[in-house]
Amino acid sequence: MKFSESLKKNKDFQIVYRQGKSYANKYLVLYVMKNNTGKNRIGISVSKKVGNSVVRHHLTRLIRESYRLQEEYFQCGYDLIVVVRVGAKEVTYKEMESALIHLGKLHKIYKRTDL
RNA sequence: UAAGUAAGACAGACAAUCGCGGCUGCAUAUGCCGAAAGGCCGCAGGCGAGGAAAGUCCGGGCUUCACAGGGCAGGAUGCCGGAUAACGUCCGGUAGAGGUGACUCUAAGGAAAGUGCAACAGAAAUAAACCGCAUGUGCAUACACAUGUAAGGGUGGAAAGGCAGUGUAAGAGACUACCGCCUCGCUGGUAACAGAGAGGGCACAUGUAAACCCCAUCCGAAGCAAGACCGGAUAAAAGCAAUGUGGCUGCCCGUCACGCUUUAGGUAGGUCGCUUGAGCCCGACGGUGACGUCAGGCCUAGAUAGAUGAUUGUCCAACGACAUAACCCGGCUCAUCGUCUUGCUUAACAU
Repeated sequence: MKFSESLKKNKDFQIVYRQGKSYANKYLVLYVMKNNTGKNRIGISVSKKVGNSVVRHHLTRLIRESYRLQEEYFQCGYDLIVVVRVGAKEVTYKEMESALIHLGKLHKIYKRTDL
């Protein structure tokens, strides 16, 4: 991804959970925190409660794909964590994408204007 | 054709666009890092999850640790023979059970080594006389008592071999035939076992070993987060320098920061382990078969927070189940939308 890296360390996740702001909708929870690097780092978390390995992988791919296609509209310099809620188990790509954009707007880091 | 039975194959297909992870090649002219080699980035090509990748239930390889030899404890397995690296797996048999049949199922050693348990019912549960049958006595059918008796009744999962006859007061392996059981050798078979025969007259007498237990065989422990190598930081030792070096600052004062090298040690991190293997495909030969031998061909994911997805179009049996490699193999078990192929069985019809 052009402007982004993935969030890897458990330590980083803990910091964002503790210090970041969060908004949620039916399918997702989004934690956001400034990281002062000029790049975004995104982490995706899917609990075992949501489903088995196949389901969880599929959901992370949907989120990563949504984020990739919308990447240029997100402001840089943030750590993002997307947590998938149990309700998102059988969601389609379109629904996932709109859920992500909705949360981006709530955090005021999604700045596409032509929609 | 239908129903069944056994074995096997596939696991939506194709195209376009965007995207991801290794590999190979090209570029390193430009951008970033580096002393350089090169790496990142870039371009092109090719490769990229499953039949169960799952559960982690067995077995093995591999790694580290332990280990003179023996025993106990503990665990696993349990008809016989074979296959295999090994197995609790597989193959072929035997015995028993089920099915008209193809075929399927079986935790299938020992209950005369010992201990334990057997509810309720029933007279009695490892030990026998409740009813009954018969004889005797009470004058005497009824009735009562005594004795004999396990054929019949009833209870139970199980009641002292079964069934028929002889016999008897009534009965009883008391005796006899057949069957079963036990013992003995014989024949066939590597064996489990089978067959025919002789003898015993039937016990220590039921069941339970997925109760303890006995017998035979096998088992050292932990696991790739195994383990090997490189290695900032921090603390340690030795040597060297001890009025030293650097910044503010060109010099002095002042002030701030810091010893240097080597050796072990091994944290963060990195590299290897990591995919060429009891490998896959095809053929020949040996074997009833599991499988083995030989010849030819092939290289087929290797991530490290973890790569296969999205959109659109066409087609179908029409919205496609279950389910994601994580060191690697051999199995087992459980989950699963469906589609197809082959052998065999039964029934009906036709010839």
